Amino acid sequence: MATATAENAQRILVVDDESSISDLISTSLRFVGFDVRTAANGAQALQIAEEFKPHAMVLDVMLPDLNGFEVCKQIRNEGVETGVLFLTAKDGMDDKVKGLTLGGDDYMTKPFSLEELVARLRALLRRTGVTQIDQDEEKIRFADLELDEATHEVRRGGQLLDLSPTEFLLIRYLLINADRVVSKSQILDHVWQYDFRGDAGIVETYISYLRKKIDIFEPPLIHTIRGVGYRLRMPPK
Amino acid sequence: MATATAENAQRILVVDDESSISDLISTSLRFVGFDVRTAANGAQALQIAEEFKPHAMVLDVMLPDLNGFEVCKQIRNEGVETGVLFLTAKDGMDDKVKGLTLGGDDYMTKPFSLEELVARLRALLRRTGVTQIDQDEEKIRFADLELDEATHEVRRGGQLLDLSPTEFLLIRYLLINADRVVSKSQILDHVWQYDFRGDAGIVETYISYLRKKIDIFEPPLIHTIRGVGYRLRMPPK
DNA sequence: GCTAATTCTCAGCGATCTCTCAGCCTGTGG
DNA sequence: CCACAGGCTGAGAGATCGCTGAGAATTAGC
Repeated sequence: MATATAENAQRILVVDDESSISDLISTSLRFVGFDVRTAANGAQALQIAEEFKPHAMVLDVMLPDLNGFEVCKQIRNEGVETGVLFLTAKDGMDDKVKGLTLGGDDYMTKPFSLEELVARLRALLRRTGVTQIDQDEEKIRFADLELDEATHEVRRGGQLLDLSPTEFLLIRYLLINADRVVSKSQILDHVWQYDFRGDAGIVETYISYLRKKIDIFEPPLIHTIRGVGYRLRMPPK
Repeated sequence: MATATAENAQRILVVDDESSISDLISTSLRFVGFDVRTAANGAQALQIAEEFKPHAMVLDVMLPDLNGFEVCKQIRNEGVETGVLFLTAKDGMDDKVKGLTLGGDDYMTKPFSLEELVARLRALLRRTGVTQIDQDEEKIRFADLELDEATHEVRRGGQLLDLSPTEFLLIRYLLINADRVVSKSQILDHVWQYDFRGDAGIVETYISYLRKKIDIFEPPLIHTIRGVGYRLRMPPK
């Protein structure tokens, strides 16, 4: 389920001049199994791309030297086949990005949730056909729970559940980390926008919502580990 | 979903001196399965065409050296049988193009929507008879919805619907992605002209139009996934 | 050039969703 | 058995999202 081992992991190049952002992203990506490098500006990105040959890049449009599009173009000119996920500030600039997303690339506006970043990156890799042997289904399963990325459907025991966007992100995060304990702050970091400054109590609220939707079925799958966090698991027989 | 494999893919030569445009086009065409080369001017186009022998070309009328018509003529003189889709700027010049496109060629004015470009290119290949073994059903179907590429007719339950051009492109895009969620920005990118700089709200408006035309029938097929986008689907079992 | 069709903007209104908060429940350690 | 921290949940205010009608702007057809 967790993606690939180090040697056949997909290579991602993250380019952003704010180190807080690129750290955040690269840590998350490594955590879910990608092989990650970072660059802080366009020149560096070009240099690294040449030998690293990333399968995909996460690329800030606003860079101190070259802009993101230039970087992208030059790297492709060097024959590196790579999908690109552009990052842009909320305001304007959309049109330019828009144009470039057509070929299968994608873009997100800052701030974003890490869960979504990972989801989009995976979708992008799938689209650009760089995926490993398994271009297998876009479904994540655990017990009788099933989440379909393409249709955004979540089912338990075959029965369709009606989830809000945040609920969807949360259950996806839990599913990805099925059987592992995730802390509330991990959840906050991944499911909520990274600059969310609110109370961690909101996680409890949403866990509660989820339980009412998915754990009305037996057996319950969402378990609380007091003082630590939550864990998706089958009850010990 | 992705169409042909590399070796029997149809070959398209894209000729435009603005690299942003030719990048846009070539990436999109590759994405839908064509084998693409690009050229930035007439001389280069001739040179590439000689050995690449494209099944069709996307050809800007305005080139720095030769004009598009010249290029077209010379390539055909060399015995390469190729359909041509001319690109022209909005202003004037239309009639000239019109006259010269009689042989089954086609033309579009910039800016255009990529969905339309692909559709026209396919139609052109079909006309010029270069189509492969052709798994190519000219109709796209979903439930009792049926879209005919050749005649541009859309029917629901056999009944002909009267759609405007944009409505047609939109339902077509939804049909191609039947059952998958497509976001408003994806829709905007594919259905609207590439330089459209307006609000994504227009998508909502057109979805509303479409619903009034196709979802007055039961069951409704166009579903909203709040916070995500739209999806064509049969109501859950 | 005029008319009709089409595209696009905008604003109001529900409906839904997000997030806060307060009070209650539960497990834990003394 | 008590005290307490951590967790659960219902209620509700406010924000957001999506739908739609009306009409202005643009385009196409005659």
